[in-house]
Amino acid sequence: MKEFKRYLITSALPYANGPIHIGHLAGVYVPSDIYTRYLRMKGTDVISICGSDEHGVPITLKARKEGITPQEVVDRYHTLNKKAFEDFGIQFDIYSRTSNMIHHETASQFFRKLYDKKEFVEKTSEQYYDEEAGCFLADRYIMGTCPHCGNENAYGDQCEKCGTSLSPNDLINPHSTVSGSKPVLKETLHWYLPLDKYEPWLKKWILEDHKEWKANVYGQCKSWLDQGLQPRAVSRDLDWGVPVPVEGADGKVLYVWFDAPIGYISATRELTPDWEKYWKDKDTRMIHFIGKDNIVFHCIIFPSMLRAEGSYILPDNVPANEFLNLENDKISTSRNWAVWLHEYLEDFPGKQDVLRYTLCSCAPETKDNDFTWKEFQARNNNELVAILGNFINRALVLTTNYYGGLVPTREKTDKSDEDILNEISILRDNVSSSLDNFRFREALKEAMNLARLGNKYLADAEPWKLVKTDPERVKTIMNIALQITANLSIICEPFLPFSMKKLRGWLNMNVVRWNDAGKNDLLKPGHKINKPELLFAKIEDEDIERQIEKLLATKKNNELASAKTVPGKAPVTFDDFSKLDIRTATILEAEKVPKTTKLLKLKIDTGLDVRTIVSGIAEYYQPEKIIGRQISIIANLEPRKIKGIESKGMILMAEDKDGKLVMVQPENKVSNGSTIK
RNA sequence: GGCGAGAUAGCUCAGUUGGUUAGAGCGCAUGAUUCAUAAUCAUGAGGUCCCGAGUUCAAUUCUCGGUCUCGCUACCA
Repeated sequence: MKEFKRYLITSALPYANGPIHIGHLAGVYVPSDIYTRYLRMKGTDVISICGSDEHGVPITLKARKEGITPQEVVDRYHTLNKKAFEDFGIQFDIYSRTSNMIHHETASQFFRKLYDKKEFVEKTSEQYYDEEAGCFLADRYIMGTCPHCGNENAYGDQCEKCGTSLSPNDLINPHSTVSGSKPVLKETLHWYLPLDKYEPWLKKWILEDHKEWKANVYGQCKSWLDQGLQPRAVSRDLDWGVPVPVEGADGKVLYVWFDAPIGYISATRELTPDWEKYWKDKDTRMIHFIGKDNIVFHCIIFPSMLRAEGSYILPDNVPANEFLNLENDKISTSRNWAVWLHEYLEDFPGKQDVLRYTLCSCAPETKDNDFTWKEFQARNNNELVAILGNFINRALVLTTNYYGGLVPTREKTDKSDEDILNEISILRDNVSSSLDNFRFREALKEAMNLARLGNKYLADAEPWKLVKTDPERVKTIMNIALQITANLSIICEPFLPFSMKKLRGWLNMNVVRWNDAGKNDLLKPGHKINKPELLFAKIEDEDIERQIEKLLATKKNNELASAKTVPGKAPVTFDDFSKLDIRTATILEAEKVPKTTKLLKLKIDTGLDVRTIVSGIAEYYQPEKIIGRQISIIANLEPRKIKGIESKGMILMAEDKDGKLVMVQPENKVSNGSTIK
């Protein structure tokens, strides 16, 4: 592999509309912190960059909902998350934020350079506009009645009641959430990054030159590249974000996906005047730590931007992780299904390393993984306490008892001693090579093997027996046990920094260079060690039960919330009602619409005629089983093309709490075309 | 529906460029031990390597088809 002079580590910028949870940590921040600490210990020139991603529509919506400014929203979460990271021992060289001046400046310059190089394509399109408020409306700013479930508070991009994704013109009675007026379509100009133009070199750069990327990353990139890339809008009509630095672009800001990754650059500029050597020197190795949802941005889009700009280096690897589940269910901020970092730090004070250890052990490196509190407890009690903590305690207590805390001499070693001492450097190399390949679970296991080795060595050598018959031999044994302990304090440092610092305090040791690991004389004879305490404490069942109860309560709340009936609608006149032509009809033919999951194409006899209706019920009804069924339809709904098929009317379905659709049928068979009133 | 990733012991995962008894950690069982936080050490039980077909002397591994999970994407009047 190429030798690099320095490293630039970036960790995905967390979105500042919620707190950090264990999914973020296991996927991104714990691995990136372990990796960075390891490199630092090796004396590598490395900087670790992160910060809050503070732009985008969801933040403006949250602000609106709470009646505060977007800046207040991001201030809250930026402060909370920055502190949580610090308290958790994630050592960023800088934790910046994209609402900073320096970021606005950097992102503007970046845009301007691409603009001047004519890298963008300009396009006008029609977007919804609020004439009263005088601004364009993001899809999220438009609300109306969901055509799917009748929820009157559906957003222009999605109905949160039934989960259906929508576009603003799907909504019945759309209105602007800004002024309440009805939005109108209006032309607007935007700039696009022509990703299609970069496709050939992206193909070579990723598919040929980076075959070493993880399978999930490589596969996802290949999937995108094979499907063909489309130009992507880099600007949008919004007032929260980095203004487009072009004349006449008032009311337009950079799209958040464009401005966020530039945040890595601005943060580096904020950190050091020397930032360019990290971003523009070919001898710098840039690594992006992200979750799988971010793969396309960091592997395809951001590199295209950097390449278009021309003076920047590209990421050398993007070790994206999959997702972490919690107690067999997807982590979800909106459903409050998560273990929040700031709450963990309160509930388990001083136990940062336990969570770091557990999350590294169950990091979703190759596939989604599950975090359970039982496993958390087991990892702590059976591994940290029983294997690592116990060995260290044995070694230190024996040293205190036998030698008053002075490291004994090692005069004569036998074969088993030599084997053990050799094994230390082998394990160090194993940990190194696992970390070099972003295999964090494996690295941690190898590090723990050193503690296992120590336990076995003591069990085999039995100094507590020999002390009565051969005290000279015991000195050698304890010297070696202490060398293992000292090595542990280095090799485990990237994973368990809080505990290892404590340990080095007891050992009176201040070396933390990676290359010192493997040495067999880290503690010299006569060196004084301090009285040790316990490194890890058992976690009791009550502590775990409390956490599980907390989650059960969340689950219960969520069930209650979803069990609520859809709120009633505003009254309508009888006249309005009678405009609807609701009738019975019989299904004559049914077939699945090709290349869809939910759609059935139905031929039905309405009594008036025989017509085609396309309906999204394929998940609940098999076509051959519904032929001959009598159903109810709205016969005079405006026809609409779905997947190229003209659908004339709509089948009435009852939707259950869980979203399941059930046909509304007459109790007894009636003639087709009977009106329903 | 299209694409990608995954499926191996009770749990979390390695691994096999196709080769004889498929590995580790945790859990479990038995024994040893008592320096240590009832910790440790040894031994053992436990596997249709998702299913089916094909290629091959030989398939958990390669090919094709299918099932399930996750993600991206299309779609729901």
